[in-house]
Amino acid sequence: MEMQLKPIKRPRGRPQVRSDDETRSVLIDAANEQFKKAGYASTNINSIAQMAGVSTKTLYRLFPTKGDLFSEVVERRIGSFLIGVDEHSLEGLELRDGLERLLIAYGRLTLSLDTIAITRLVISESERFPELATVFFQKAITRTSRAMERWLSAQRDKKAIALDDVAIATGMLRGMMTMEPQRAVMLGQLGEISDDEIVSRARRCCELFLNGCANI
Amino acid sequence: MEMQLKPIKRPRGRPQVRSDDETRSVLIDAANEQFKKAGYASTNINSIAQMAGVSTKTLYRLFPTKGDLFSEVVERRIGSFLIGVDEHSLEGLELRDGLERLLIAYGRLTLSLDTIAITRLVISESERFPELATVFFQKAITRTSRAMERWLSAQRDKKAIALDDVAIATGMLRGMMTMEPQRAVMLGQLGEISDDEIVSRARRCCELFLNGCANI
DNA sequence: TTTTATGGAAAGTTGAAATTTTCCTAAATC
DNA sequence: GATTTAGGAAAATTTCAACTTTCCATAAAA
Repeated sequence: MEMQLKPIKRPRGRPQVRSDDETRSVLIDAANEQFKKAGYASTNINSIAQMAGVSTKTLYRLFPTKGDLFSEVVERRIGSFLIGVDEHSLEGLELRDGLERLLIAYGRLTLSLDTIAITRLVISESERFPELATVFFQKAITRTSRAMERWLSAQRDKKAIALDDVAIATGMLRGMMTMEPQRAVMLGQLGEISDDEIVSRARRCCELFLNGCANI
Repeated sequence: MEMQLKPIKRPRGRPQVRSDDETRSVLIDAANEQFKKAGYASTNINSIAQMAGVSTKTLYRLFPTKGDLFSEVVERRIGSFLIGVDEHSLEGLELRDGLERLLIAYGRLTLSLDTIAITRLVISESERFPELATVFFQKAITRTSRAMERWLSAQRDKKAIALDDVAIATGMLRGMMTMEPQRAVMLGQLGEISDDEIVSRARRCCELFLNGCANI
């Protein structure tokens, strides 16, 4: 067996300071910050380049248009949205405890400033970048929904709960948990939602979802 | 008693074709349509003037900047958001019927294409026009919330339901009813929500809210 | 040394829109 | 008629930001 030495045959001119991929990554980080703060239209390319410590010439070499940069930023962030519970870590739990865990994880994801900022961005630009809206919908919304649905279905199968349409119920559950605080933050009427608030909201939500509030 | 004739003492030059207020109103209607369709940045002043059948000169006389026009458009629309049920029309009803009515009215309001378009607009521009976001929050969101809260509180007082925090429960109820469909429309993943869907969602929502889904 | 390539700094270029101005005609009063 | 005012059409101006280009110092191979 003979190991092939990697050919260090350098090309003629001055070598790159770093790989294009690394530079792209630096740019995406800078762009992410700016877009999140100021939105698409108000962010300008020069400031992104400056923040990344790169010339606009280089930026344009790696991202031909502002729109390309924006898409990459958002898609990368969307890809990282994952609900922070393993499905099998819920397995041993009682109905109530499991649901609470699930809601806490979902709340932490959807109520983080970061997620809210990206969500706002996607909503704002869904006219200009409809494909992004679709990616967001499928990767961020539908995917986490499915995870919750699977768990609820399992509970239904073991007769712990009674639901005729799990998908709709899941949507309702999600709405209960996040709509109001998320929107308040999105509209700048509330700062960050604390973890305590998330936990206590999850608890109430769980209670209401499982038991309702009618005095029978 | 002597009626004062309104002094028709006309000023010197050519009279106005119509009052400035009327012209403003025509402009606002045209602008409303354009902003709703294309958003703030993509809408251009010339096309608004053209659609309103007015010169840009006149437009600028009445609305010094694009931002002023935008604010007036949105504020006027927000003012018209009213939940379509009289509180006393709910009075004679059973718990379940009353809640269902309330939810249907709330659903019709928040799931209309028009409301969704304005909501999206406000979210999109909340960075540039934070005062608008605040007005929206108070006039559109908080005001309809209060109406629902009052009704739920009344039900609690007559021991029909058990809730420790009515405000939070109201927020959850609202989220159940609208978050999911509203967001799908906002992201362009769903067209208009039909009235049948609204009604049936309201029914499910009511059921879940009142009774929960746990098999005790 | 000469050749080739990299990438920063900074000065263009371009295009789209907002905002202003000019010019002009109509409709009133004096 | 002379003077004044309203308001349209359209050209001019301004502004702003995306995108390009130029110029240059630097590093490495040949």
